[in-house]
Amino acid sequence: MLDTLHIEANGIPIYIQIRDQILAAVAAGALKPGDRLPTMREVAVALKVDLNTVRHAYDSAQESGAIVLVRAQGTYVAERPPDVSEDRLEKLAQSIAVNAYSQGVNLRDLIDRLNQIAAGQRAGGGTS
Amino acid sequence: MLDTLHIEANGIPIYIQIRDQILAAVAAGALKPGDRLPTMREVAVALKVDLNTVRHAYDSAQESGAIVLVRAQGTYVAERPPDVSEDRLEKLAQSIAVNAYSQGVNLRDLIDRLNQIAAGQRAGGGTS
DNA sequence: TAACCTGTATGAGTACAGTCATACAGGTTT
DNA sequence: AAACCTGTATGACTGTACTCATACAGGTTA
Repeated sequence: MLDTLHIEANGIPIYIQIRDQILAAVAAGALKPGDRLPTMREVAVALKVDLNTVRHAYDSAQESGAIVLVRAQGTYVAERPPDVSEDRLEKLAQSIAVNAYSQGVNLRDLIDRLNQIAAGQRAGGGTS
Repeated sequence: MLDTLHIEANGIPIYIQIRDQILAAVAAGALKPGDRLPTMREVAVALKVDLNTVRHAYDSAQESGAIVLVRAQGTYVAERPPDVSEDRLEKLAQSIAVNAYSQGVNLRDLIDRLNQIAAGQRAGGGTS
């Protein structure tokens, strides 16, 4: 795990990058239930970032239920981690729905557009 | 237009609220091409916000091509305003696609979820 | 041209997210 | 119990988004 971690200098917050890599590892099965994650300090040193930044990442990953922080012991992959990608999917979908609504964008129209993008197409025309 | 403008104390930035109401009015046809919008000052006074905040809103609306700011004269609905809702739809869809990709979320899965939400349903099951 | 209307520009103040240095506290191991 | 490992907590710094007060500049109209 430790050796696969990496951060980039794109605009994405460090703690998000770390968290996502953890979640991805869990989702991919590279980390299995009960596995111990590297300590926050190890990650902090390896990535040359602050301990609290790593903590932020771990906290965020814990909120999703994927890992469990145990004081004085370490951090472990949850015994029954939720389907991580499913979880992210749900959150994303919810936020999208809310966002679309608040912008007055019709959800079904949005879905149509997304379908086009997923199909690698671009539709020509405005209907209005 | 002026009398329909309003702002709420939800977390949404004031300039976003104003901009969205302008775009909505244009999209709905309440404001037609060539129509003159209330001056920034009028809006500022009516909503009791700063002139620059209104300017921010107008600027943002102009960027989308819906309106045109004319120095010393006023602000007008563009002669050929883009399909505003279509435009927002497009931007939303693009950002969603990018976002999903960076999170490793499969776009088609996301679309499925959105379809469920649009249908007012909630799917049952964790597969894990 | 002078007064008055428009949008434009500059600088300051506030709030918040992200990151960091440093210190605290709870289990393990000797 | 002492040393050492873990995660936890507190406070400060920085950058950025948002809002505001105030001043500037370009057309219109009397």
